[in-house]
Amino acid sequence: MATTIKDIAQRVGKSVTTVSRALNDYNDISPQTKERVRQAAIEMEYRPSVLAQRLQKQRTDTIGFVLPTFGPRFSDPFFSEFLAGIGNRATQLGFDLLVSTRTPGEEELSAYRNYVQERRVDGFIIVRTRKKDDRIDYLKSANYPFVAFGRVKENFDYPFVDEDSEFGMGLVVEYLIRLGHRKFGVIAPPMNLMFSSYRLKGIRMKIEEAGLALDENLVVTSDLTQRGGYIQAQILLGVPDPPTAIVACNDLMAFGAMSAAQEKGMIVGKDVSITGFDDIPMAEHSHPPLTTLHQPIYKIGGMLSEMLVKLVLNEDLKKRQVILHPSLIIRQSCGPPPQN
Amino acid sequence: MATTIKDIAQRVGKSVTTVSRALNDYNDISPQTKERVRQAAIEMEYRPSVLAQRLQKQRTDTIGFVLPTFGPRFSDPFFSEFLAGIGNRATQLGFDLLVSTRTPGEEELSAYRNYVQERRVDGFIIVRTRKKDDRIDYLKSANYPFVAFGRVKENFDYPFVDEDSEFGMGLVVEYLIRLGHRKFGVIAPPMNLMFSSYRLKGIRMKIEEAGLALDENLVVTSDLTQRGGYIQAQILLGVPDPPTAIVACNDLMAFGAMSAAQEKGMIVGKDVSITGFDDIPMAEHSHPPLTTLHQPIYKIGGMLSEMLVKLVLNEDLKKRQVILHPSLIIRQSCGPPPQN
DNA sequence: TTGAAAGCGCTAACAC
DNA sequence: GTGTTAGCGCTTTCAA
Repeated sequence: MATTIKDIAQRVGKSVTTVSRALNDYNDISPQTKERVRQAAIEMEYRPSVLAQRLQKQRTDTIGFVLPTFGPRFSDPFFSEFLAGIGNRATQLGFDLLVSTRTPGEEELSAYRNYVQERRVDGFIIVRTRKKDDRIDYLKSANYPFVAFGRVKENFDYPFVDEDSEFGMGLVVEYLIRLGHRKFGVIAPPMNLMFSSYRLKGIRMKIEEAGLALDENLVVTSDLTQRGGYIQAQILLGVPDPPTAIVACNDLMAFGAMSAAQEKGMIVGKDVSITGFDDIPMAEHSHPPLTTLHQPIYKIGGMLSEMLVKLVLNEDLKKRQVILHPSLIIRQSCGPPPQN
Repeated sequence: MATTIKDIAQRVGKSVTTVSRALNDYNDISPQTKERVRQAAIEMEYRPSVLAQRLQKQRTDTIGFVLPTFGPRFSDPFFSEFLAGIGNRATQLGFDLLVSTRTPGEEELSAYRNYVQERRVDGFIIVRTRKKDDRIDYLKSANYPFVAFGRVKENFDYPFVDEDSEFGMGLVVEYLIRLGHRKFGVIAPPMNLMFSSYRLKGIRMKIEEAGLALDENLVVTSDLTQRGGYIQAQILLGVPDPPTAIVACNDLMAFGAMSAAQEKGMIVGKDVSITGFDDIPMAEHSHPPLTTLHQPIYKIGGMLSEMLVKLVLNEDLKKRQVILHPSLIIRQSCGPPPQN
C-alpha cells in the first residue's frame, strides 16, 4: 500500500497534524521538523491521496466538459484541438478534465444535472452556445460555476470567451468582393446556434454595404460536417445561375463543398471560390489549401480552463468576458470569379 | 448543501448504517424500512457523494488515457473517435475518463508515474504501442492494470485489442495488383510503432507473393499527419519513374498524398492510385473518396474500456487478447495504372 | 433487523 | 511549535 501521512508521522515521531502542516508549509512548524518531515516524505515516496484531499476540501478538482455531438461519436478536428487546450491547461492548474459526449437535447441536459447533483465536477465548460441555451439556464439556476465559449441571444451575464464572428465574416466577404465576386452562396450552421446569427449577420452586412444583395435562396444551412457541406454545395452549384463564391461557416463544411465542386469537374479557386472558418490544421493541407478565418482554438480552450478554475477557487477574473478577433488566412481556395 | 445519508437517517429516524444498507439493497433490512428509506431518498433528491464512496472503496472509478501527440495539441480524427468510444463506454460502466495529451518520451512516462503514485486512476488504456514500449514495461513492473490497443515486439502477455494490419495491408495490395499496379510507393508510419512493422510486412509479403519486388527506395516514413503524407508523397511522385500506386499507412497521410498528387495536376484514381488505413469519417467525403481499410475505431475504444473496467473490478475477461480483421472499403481513389 | 463504532486519508479549529 | 479532536460522507465489521 502507498505511504500515508500517518506513516510519516510514525517515522518522524510526530503527530499527523504536524506532518500535514509541515508538508503544507504552515509557518507554525519549526524549520527542523519541517525539514525532517520533508525528508521522510521523499524517502518514503509519499504522495497525498487526492481522494482524501478532495473529500475533505469538498472539491473534486475536476472540470466537466460535455461535448455536443450528433450521435455518440465525434471526429471533429475543431473539438480535438479545443479539448487538448482545455485539458492541458487544466492539468497544469491541478484539475482533471471529465469528458463525455452527448447529443444536444434532453439526454444532454440530464448529463449536466447528474454531474451537478452528484457533485462530480466543480464546474463546466460549455461550447457552441445556442440562442436559447438550456445548459446555461440550468447552470445559472443551479448556481453552478461555468464558463462558455460563445454568447447567447439575451442575458449573457456570465463569463465567456467568444470570437467576433460578425467581424470575421466581414473580412471574408470584403476579400471576396475585392476579388470581383458578386454572387454568393452561404452554407450556414444550424440556426439555433448563436454563432450562426453572428456569422450570417456579418456576411449580410458587408454584402449590403457594398451595394449588393444576398440572394436568400442561396443561403442553405447544414450541420457543420463535411458530409453536410458536400450535400448543400451540390445544391448551391446545381442551380441555374450558381454563385461564384461559397462562404461556408466552418472548415469542415468548406471541405465538403470543395469535394462537391471538384466532383463536378470544377477547379476550386478558379471556377469557384470557397472559404471556411476556424482554420483547423487540415485547412493548410487540403487541396487546394483553404482560405479561412483563424481562431486560436487551442488557446481559447486554455483560457476557458483558466477562467473556470479561478471561478471555482473564488479568485478574481481579470476579464470576465472576452471577445477575440479572427484573422483572415488567405490561401488558394479563392480567386477572381470566372469570366463568362 | 446537498443531502447526505445522514439527513435521510434523521428524517426516517434510523441510523446511518441502516440507511446505507437499505440504499444498497442489503437483505438484512426489513422491507418496510427499505421502502421508507428509498422514498425519503427520492423526496430529498439524495445522491451519494462519489468522493466519499471513492475514498472508502479506495478506488477512483476513473480510467486514465494519455494521448500520445506530437506537441500538446491534437487534431487527429482517429483519436477523436477512439476517445468517444472509450469515454462513452466508461460512462455507462460508471467510470470517469481522465484524458491528457503528452509527447512520447520522458514527459509522457512521468505522467504515468504521477497518476500511479497519486492513485489518480484505477488503470490505463494505452494506444499506438511501440515495438519496445516504456509505458507497458512500467505499468507491468508497477503491477498496475492496463489494456492496450496494439501489441509490442516481444512478450505481449497483457490484455489487448489489435487489428491484423498484416492481413489488412494484404487486402489492399492484392486489390491494387488486381487493378494492374506493379510499382508501389509506401508511406509508412514511424518505425518505432509496432503497427508499422505489421503493415509493412503485409505489404511486402503480398507483393512478393505476386512475384513482384518492392523498391525499397519507394518506402518512405512519415508522422501519420496530413502534412507528413503531403511532403513524402511529393518525394515519391518526384522520382524519375514514380510509383503508380501509393499505399499510405493511415488515412490522414493518404489525404496529404492526394493533395500532393493533385497539386501536380494528377487525377487521383486515374493518374495515380492512393489508399489509406482506418476509414475515418472524412475518408468518405474526400475528393475523391478514399479507398481504405475499415476498423471499428469507436467500438474498439468501447471494448478496451470494458476490458479495463473488468480488470479493475477483478472480473473475468472472456477474451484477454483479441485481434480484429479490417475490411477493405473500395471507393474512388484507385483505378488501373495509367497506360503509358 | 438494527445501531454503535471504526476507518478510508486528509485538513483545520482549538487547546496547550 | 505541537498535539488532540472532530469531521468530510460513506461502508462495514461487530455486537445487540
